[in-house]
Amino acid sequence: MDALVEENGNPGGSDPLAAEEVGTVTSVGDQDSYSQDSTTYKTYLQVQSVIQPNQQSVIQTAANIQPVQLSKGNVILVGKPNSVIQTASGNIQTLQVVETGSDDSLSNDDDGSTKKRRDILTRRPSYRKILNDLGGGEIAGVHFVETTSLISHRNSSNIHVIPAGAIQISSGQGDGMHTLTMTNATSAGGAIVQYAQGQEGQQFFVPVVAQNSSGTMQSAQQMAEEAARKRELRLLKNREAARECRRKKKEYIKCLENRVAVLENQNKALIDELKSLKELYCQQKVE
DNA sequence: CGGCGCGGGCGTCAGGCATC
DNA sequence: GATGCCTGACGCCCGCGCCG
Repeated sequence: MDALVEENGNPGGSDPLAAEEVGTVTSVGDQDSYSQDSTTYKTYLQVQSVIQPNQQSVIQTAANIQPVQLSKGNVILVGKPNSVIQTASGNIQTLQVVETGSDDSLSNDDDGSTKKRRDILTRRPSYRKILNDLGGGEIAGVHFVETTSLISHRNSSNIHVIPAGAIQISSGQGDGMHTLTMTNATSAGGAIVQYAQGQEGQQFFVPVVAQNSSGTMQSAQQMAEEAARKRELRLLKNREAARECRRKKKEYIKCLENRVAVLENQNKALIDELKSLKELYCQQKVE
């Protein structure tokens, strides 16, 4: 029973994020693609877990969260060998538990590595990293297309900006999708995009080849137009990023609330168990 | 019905951070 | 150092409920 450790003893105070900030010795997922801090959040968000470096810890799933799927080769790193990995359904998966007390990457033998380690432990990963991990790396590209649809509450057109340089315009009804491919759209001197109007009021970008007839000089007006287009593109990206950030933040807060519920239930169960054990002890003492 | 407060969402800016 | 991404902060707008 001592393996069930409440996470509230974090030194960071009442900050709900503090537990994650100190407990970064958990790693689930693709070790090649993510840093330790981000995978900590992945673990937390998928299975409602917190593992602190100096404690035996619990990984516990919430009722409405899918059990974590550990593919071959994934490792959970814990600081103490007797930690408990627990799921709501009672099914305990086979896991590889590795003691990390002597991990070179976490050792603090000099000031530089100490600072680096502290930075790793305390830096809060972005909501994008946290919540993109929810969908798994294999669908990252699809997820990006999904989440970059520019559905404004003031108009109904959809625009999909794809990292490879293609722009997709969807009708929203699934009856056709036009794709405009841009090459080197983001590199200096490459294609320039500008707004255009679709058939049903759709807004989209059209690549425009930079006009420097002899490849030497652009007029001031052209440069100003290019600057304006760049600004529009930057604003568009930032608009979408802000929307995505808000969405992920909301999702993250939901996950935190779920964890509160899980921990409250766990706390209540422990209190009940303690009470019954006390009663049993008192009875035996009287007899 | 109009005014008011509140909550939520959005766009934009600015600054930090990561990557090249 | 340049560039792009992420996110907190700010102001604005809109919808909703409440009150006189």
